[in-house]
Amino acid sequence: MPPKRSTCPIASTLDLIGDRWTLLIVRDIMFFDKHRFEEFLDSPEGISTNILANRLKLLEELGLVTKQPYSNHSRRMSYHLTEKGESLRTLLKAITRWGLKHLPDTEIPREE
Amino acid sequence: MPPKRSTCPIASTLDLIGDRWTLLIVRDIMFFDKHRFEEFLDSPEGISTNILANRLKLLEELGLVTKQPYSNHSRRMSYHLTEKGESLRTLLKAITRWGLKHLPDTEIPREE
DNA sequence: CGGGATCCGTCTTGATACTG
DNA sequence: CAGTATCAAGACGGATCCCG
Repeated sequence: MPPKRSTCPIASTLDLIGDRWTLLIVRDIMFFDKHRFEEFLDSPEGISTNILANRLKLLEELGLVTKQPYSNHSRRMSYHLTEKGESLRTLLKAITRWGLKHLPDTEIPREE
Repeated sequence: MPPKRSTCPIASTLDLIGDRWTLLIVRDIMFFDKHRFEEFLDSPEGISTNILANRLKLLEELGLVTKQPYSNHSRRMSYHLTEKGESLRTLLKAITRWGLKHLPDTEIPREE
């Protein structure tokens, strides 16, 4: 919920994704091939269930993520990036590069 | 205050700057040549004084910003980016580009 | 007057327990 | 398994106060 609006692209972007969790979900989908609720919960940062549900809903509403049933007969849900969500890749990479360069104890996590 | 740590550069970076205000201050210094407390307050997003003071202190502690007296005989303070702070320019530009492309009502603000 | 610090009511966040 | 309900703790916004 943006308290105020400005037409600045930085401010507006931060209104949407400028929090501690949203981009981590995008990261999980984009780089770690995670797609289910439980997989997001498993990430080392330890998001809690209500925050995760809330952010997934927001990401859907923003058109960055789609939610589909895993298969016709399962109630398992599967979250994927839309094209608009994919467009955050450049941004995520810029963040990664900055972190790797300026924060001592960071590294590219290995595939599990 | 990072509640948890991980070695992921994205998560660690978001621990530092993943909020609605911090990068807006960096933006004001970097792109709008603002350097004083009152100038930051004037930005259209409307940060409040306690939040601004808090973020400036955090930015100092992170080594992204330095605080100096305006001149020897003035008590006016002047905030500037360190080299590490300047290194966020690429990131800020990536955010700007994403916002301009994907958020309808954004535009590069003109100089005042 | 500029640069904050403090206090307080409100809104948001998050951990945990619980449910279909 | 994928969430929702609950409730405490923290962050925020605004006003006011303070200090040089």
